Amino acid sequence: MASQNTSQAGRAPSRRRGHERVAALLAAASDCFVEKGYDATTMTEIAARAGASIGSLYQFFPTKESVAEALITGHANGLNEHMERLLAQTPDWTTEELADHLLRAFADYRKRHPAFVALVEVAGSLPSMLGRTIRQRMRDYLSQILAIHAPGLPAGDLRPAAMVVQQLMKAAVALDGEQPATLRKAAQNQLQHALSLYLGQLAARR
Amino acid sequence: MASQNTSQAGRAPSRRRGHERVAALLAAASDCFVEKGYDATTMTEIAARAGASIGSLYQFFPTKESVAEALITGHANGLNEHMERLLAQTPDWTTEELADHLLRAFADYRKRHPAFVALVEVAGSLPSMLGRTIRQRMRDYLSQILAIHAPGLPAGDLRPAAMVVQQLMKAAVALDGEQPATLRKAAQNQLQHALSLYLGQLAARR
DNA sequence: CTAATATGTGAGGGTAGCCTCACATTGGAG
DNA sequence: CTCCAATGTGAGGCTACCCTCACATATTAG
Repeated sequence: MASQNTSQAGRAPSRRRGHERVAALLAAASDCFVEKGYDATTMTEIAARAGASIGSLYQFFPTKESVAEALITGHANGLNEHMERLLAQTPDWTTEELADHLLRAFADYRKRHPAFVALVEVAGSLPSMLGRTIRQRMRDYLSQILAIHAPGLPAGDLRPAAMVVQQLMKAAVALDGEQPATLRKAAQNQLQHALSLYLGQLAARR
Repeated sequence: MASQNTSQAGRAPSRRRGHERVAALLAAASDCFVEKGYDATTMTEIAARAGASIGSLYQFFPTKESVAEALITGHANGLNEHMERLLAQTPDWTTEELADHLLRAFADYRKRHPAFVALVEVAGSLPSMLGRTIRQRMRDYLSQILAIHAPGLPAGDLRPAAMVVQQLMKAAVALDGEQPATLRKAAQNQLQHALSLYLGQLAARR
């Protein structure tokens, strides 16, 4: 009797049409979040932008937070794959190459998923601790990468170093929005150089 | 006839009581912004926290943005003085000392004005370009400091380097919120070391 | 074809926030 | 003391938003 309720919100799509709608809604939401931020985007605008009605949106996402969560978990998976690839190739790279891949490749990932940064920011103040989880996992990956690249580093120094690298990656993302382009590229090169110096110094320790 | 209107909002305080009210309102607003962020704090709560009525708040601040602006300009002046002091002492410092003062002293400033970071963030998307102005001025100061500390650096390299230093200072602020304390301090030390390496390399160029 | 379920719709209920307004109180000047 | 501008007050207008609901349409199963 209570097992199924036809007009319950938050159902997962089962038919083909539903999956398309969900995809369109998420894409629209992503655009909105990028342009106006989480707080300023409205459910009405998300629906309109996806060519759907407000009721259709609430059919699949019972709450505004649930929309953000869906986007974040999707991005989190993509980021994990990305870090997995970096980790696998770390043994083959010099210090300069590692610095380049950590900064540039990550910035590229963000450029392909523009909503990612904005969402991880708000995810910290969301009830679900998704934001913390993502940052924590990223830190774990960086620790592993550092352990490979700087084998002489004591285990206790890995996490602080990973935190520093994480902040430098965040800085690279921030620099990505700078204008004009020549200044931006110069600054990004400098940042990469700074990371190289730091990584090199870590690897030289024993 | 149109020169003065008694019940006009946004008037500056002239009597002693008014100045006290404004101070209390700004302090309350600062606390709210720190605890809940700009979007989530309400005018009603600001007034209540200051022990004033909502009408009294609107007497001095015609809009929510105007409250944020007042706080930001105040902080901006304090930050300018801070940078002025750093600039004056730069010639006396070694690379390590400069890195230490840039990171730690700035983090201390933020600890004494907790609302600063949160407000500069939102100031970027505010109509008045206060956020950009502050960041720009900070960048100017850093350029001057670098010009003193690394006299051999070509003028064209100053601004990109200043941007990198600025990002590292931002990173130091972000690390300030980390737990536990031992991990935080270790990471901050590492960040300072990274900055030292970078500054040293800049100063060694010719 | 028919029944059943998934999907689609948009008016509107409920709420909360920003800000106004008409009026009360205070305190200093003359 | 008297007057007037400065300051103080809070109910409420207005708006915008989140979300619900009763019902319509589409699609699949049998």
